[in-house]
Amino acid sequence: MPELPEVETIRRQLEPRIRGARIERLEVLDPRWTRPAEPREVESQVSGRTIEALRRRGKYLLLDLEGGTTLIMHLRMTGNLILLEEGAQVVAVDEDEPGADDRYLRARFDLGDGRELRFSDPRRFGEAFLLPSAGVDARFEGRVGIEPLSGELTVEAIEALAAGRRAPLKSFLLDQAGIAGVGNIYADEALWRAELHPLSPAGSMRSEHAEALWEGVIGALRAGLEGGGASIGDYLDSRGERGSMQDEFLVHRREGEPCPRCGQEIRRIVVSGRSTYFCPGCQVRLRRRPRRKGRGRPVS
DNA sequence: AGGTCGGCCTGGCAGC
DNA sequence: TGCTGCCAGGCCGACC
Repeated sequence: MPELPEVETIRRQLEPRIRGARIERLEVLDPRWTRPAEPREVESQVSGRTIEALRRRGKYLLLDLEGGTTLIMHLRMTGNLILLEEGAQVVAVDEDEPGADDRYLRARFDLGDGRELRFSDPRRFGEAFLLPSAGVDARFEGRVGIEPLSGELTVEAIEALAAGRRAPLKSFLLDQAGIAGVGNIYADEALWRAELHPLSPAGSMRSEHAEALWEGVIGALRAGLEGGGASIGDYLDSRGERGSMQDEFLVHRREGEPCPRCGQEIRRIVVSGRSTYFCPGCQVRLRRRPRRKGRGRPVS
């Protein structure tokens, strides 16, 4: 499941290799990929243009093209973006790996120099759409929030986002409009690192909790990046290789195993429809913060 | 208004 | 063995 570390890994690998390349032709093989736009429409706007940059915003990849157009792509659950070098097969990948499998090919960018950039996606949730580059910020406004690794995410920013919110911390972290790029895996990891219970209301955090969460989010994402992303299911980097982060998870998908910190058994619950792994021993459940009126009630 | 939930998809796997 | 049915979850829109 590509989240920020996986998408950023792909971006970092691809950017230096495709910047300046000319897309001879884009071929869209699955009309779902561009829906509701017609594939032809997108093909004609992309074909013949030079790639100026590959950026990332949250879990979106932004392919900036000459002439002020940006092709925005999202891998969703199972998408892969793989660069095939001249005349090459996907190296180091089994034939049945999704990235190497033509069955799942949704779009191909012919770079004209023998190389090909491929978007494949078994589950077809992935998408792409075009925007004038100047309109990208407006499109993301209110939907894609603070970039966690940009320096804009501070303890104060977390406190401001969480203030008054009764939603569980897990839902709070999954909300892309708040902090961008955190998905199910890294939300669990961040909460474990912060020693916070996923069901604690976001607004119940005090400063020390917000600080712990800040460290947890950044620590979990950095660890993911260092591992080259996590390969659960279909994730492959731009070379068609699997990341190693899945072996580094501290709680995610470790139900029944001992907590690496306190030894208690890791449990799985469902929070807003998503599998959530946590340690009941050391992840503290915060109570709803009493509203300050006069002296307030003593907390037991 | 803010939170929750179903739909979109398909592969993989548990269970019969 | 082969089938059924459930699970995975990012994001959006419908709903409460």
